[in-house]
Amino acid sequence: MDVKTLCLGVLSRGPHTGYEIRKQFDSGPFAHFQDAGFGSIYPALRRLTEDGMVACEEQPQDSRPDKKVYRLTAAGRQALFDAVNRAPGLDKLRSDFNFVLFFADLLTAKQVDRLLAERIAHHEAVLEQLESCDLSTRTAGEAFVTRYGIAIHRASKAFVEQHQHELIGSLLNAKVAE
Amino acid sequence: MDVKTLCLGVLSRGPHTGYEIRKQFDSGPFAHFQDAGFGSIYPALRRLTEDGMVACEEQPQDSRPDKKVYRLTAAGRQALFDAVNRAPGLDKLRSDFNFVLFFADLLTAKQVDRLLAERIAHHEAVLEQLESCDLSTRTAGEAFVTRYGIAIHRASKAFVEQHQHELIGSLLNAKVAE
DNA sequence: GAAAGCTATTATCAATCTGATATATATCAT
DNA sequence: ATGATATATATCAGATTGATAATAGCTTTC
Repeated sequence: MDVKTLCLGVLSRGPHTGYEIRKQFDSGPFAHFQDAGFGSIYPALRRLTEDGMVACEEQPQDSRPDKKVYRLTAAGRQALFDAVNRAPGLDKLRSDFNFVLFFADLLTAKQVDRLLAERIAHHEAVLEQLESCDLSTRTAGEAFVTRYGIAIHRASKAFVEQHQHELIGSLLNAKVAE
Repeated sequence: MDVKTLCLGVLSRGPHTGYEIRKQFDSGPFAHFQDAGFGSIYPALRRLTEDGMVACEEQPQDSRPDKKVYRLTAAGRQALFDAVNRAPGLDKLRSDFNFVLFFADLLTAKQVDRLLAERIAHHEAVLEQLESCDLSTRTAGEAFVTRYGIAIHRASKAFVEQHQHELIGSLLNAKVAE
């Protein structure tokens, strides 16, 4: 999904500014499976406006740049419908954590221990956020996706908790063998 | 991690061509948590050569472009060491599957059913690949990361299996209520 | 009470990455 | 034979990332 389509998705839930759209990818309901920054959102909104997918209404503000509130047009709604009706591609995961741990033998046991503890803490933070959502008022799709996120983060946290000592142990043994 | 660092990681395990590096991200031991295509690998190798991080040896072949086999230099090994010693950033997940399901109410129950079945099949395929690895000969880090991948894919598959009927049920109910 | 940092809002830009395309041959399946 | 897959390189337009900028109020910290 390109950022234009992601914006259509957010705007299908109501009118928003670019800033607010960004927040939804940063800490809102899309945060755990998509991302987009200002550098891609603002150009996307410009293109969508040119193409008639969204309409923009400016709201003057003082001591801040004027708000530009975007809303979906009929054409935009249709474009979102078309996009979700295409078969989605495979998930793309970019995990520097895994890359670093792959080369754990280049690190000390202490460093790895710290990395794993931070990972667990991160999962706890994400879980707190996801678990605090009231899903009873959401669409079936949103609720499913949120519960899915919870399940994955729990499993990830549990794996690290259960296997951290194994990994640290191996590293300590290797150190002794040197 | 930029693609240059990823290439250093692959080359730390032995000399390889760009083509072979690509395969490791496509279906090798890095495939389930990183990705890189030719369009980023070849430029990265050129830069790494210029910067003295890798050395390139050409092996003439007939009826194919000559192989260019890259190997890590001491400077390259150091650069990899430095990279894994920096705190890794957060995982980045791009899941079009989740995005599409978020808007499941724009789809028919049948379409969603198909999507979920394909998802389960995909997890099975990845698991088959990951579970077929002989981990006894690998570094502690590689083994950990591979088992981690297995745990996540199992959890993901299990979630979809266990909750698919709930989602389909909601969609059918919504349809009836219309 | 001053300095620092966060929130709100827009926007740009260089560097990097993506995904498609090109070229050429061998092999393997239908 | 035809079409797909594997080997191997490379390029390029378009999309994305991550940093930076401007500007002002509000909050936290020392």
